[in-house]
Amino acid sequence: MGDALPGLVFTPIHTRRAFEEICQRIREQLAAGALKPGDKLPAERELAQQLGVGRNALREALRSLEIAGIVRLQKGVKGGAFIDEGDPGRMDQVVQDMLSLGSISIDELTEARVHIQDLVVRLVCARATNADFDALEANISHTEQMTAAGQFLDRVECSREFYSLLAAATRNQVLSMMVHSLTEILMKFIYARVAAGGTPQPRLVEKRRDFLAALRARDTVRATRLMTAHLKSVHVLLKPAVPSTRKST
Amino acid sequence: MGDALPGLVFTPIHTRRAFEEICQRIREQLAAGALKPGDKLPAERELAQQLGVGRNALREALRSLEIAGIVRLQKGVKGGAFIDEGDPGRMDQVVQDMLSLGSISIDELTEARVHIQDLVVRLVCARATNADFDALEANISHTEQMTAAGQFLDRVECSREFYSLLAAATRNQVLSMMVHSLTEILMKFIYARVAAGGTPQPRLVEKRRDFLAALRARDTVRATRLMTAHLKSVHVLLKPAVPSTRKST
DNA sequence: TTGTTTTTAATGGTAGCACCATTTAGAATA
DNA sequence: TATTCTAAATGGTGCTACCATTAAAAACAA
Repeated sequence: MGDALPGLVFTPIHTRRAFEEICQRIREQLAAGALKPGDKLPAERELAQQLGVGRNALREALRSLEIAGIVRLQKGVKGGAFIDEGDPGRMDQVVQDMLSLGSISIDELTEARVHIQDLVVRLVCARATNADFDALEANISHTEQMTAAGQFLDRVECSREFYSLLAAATRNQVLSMMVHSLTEILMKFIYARVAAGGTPQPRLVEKRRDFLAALRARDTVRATRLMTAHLKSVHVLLKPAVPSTRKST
Repeated sequence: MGDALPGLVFTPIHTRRAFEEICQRIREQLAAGALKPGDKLPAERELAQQLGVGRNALREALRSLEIAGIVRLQKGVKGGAFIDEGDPGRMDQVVQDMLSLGSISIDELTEARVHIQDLVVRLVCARATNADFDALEANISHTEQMTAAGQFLDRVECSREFYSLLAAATRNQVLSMMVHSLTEILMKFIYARVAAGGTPQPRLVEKRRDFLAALRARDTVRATRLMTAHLKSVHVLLKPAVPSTRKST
């Protein structure tokens, strides 16, 4: 055979696998509006036949769409694959995976959290309603009870809810999802630390009440300063708890 | 039969499916450090036997892990499932899906983008090196060429790169991922708009040079102001392009 | 008729097999 | 020594069979 022609480059032929093709088609119909939450896809056997693929390939596609929160699979007659409304918690898993794989570090997480939470607080100061404040107040009261009862693990759950309530008050689900993904993963470390008998955050309720007062007064500067200071104090406690997540290959 | 005992509540029995169990185990070993990037899992047939499940179930698990960027599947002898390093682009898909499903709106995306990009700019002002500035400078020059040549679609690609370079200069991959996920999705709309013959952003190169000058001068106030103004001008152009993504059920 | 129980059919969940395409190592060959 | 051929391992896919679950429909009892 002759030598290869110089300068000829071939773009790599990425043999599309069946399940990829299927996922793409579903997503296209979704983006185009042909499919929307609540719709029901044909049964596996039937859809596989329509698409001209085996049930295996179709199931792999449905599985990945289910993980993505796009479809919900229900068993039984009248079951099937229903278009779902998405899973905000999916971003949590993304961040968790990236951390487990060592592609991001705890430091990057905490830094991003401090900054984005600061942004959240500013938006909350501008937008929160009295109902939001009351919800936060109730959460703090609950936290106070847990503290008094010495139930520090439950108190960690209160903190989770606190940040969720705060994020919800931004009225922006994108920001809410993002800050949630950062908070959740760090809360896991805090939970583990507390479960192991670590020293619980002192004066937590007091700090929360100060912070809420600043929110109610729409005092953005004070609120953001309190939040940032609190997060930094939490994060330094967290540092020694980080497992060996080195970023080398 | 007698009546149900009052007050008795049963937690829902979530019949764990085989693939869920498998995914969880892999992730646990990952978080514990027992598995790390580069490691190779046993072959499908063998691993299925070890786990006492069918090859189908195992493949569904591997498939979802592959989508998550955790494993990479290679064909052929010496192939198999290798632990990967994660896919930063996965967050893009999450945001895209949530938008397609109508769980988030374009408005929420643009608002989050403005605020987080503001945060990015502030970090860049504080941390960017001359190498970062030079890379941005080169990108702007390229943008200038594309503008002069009237290749506006290529210019959109330049914009993509511009924001990526900017995000990389924060030295925080978490923020980088997040802002990337927001930018990418809006870039798709911009690309479609330009491809449809829409009016390209006027004075883009000039604005970029102004902005870069502010960055080089570490003038945070001016840089953030320029960026915010630019994004808002882009986003208003974008508004009529949004498809029917209503949030009702 | 009305309420309850049983039956039945549809559907996802899983196992197992066969075969194909790809890929690499190693053997065979020039 | 270099090339070509062969073989084996592995993921990709299709197919069948069977199980567990579910809700509708039918059968039954009051």
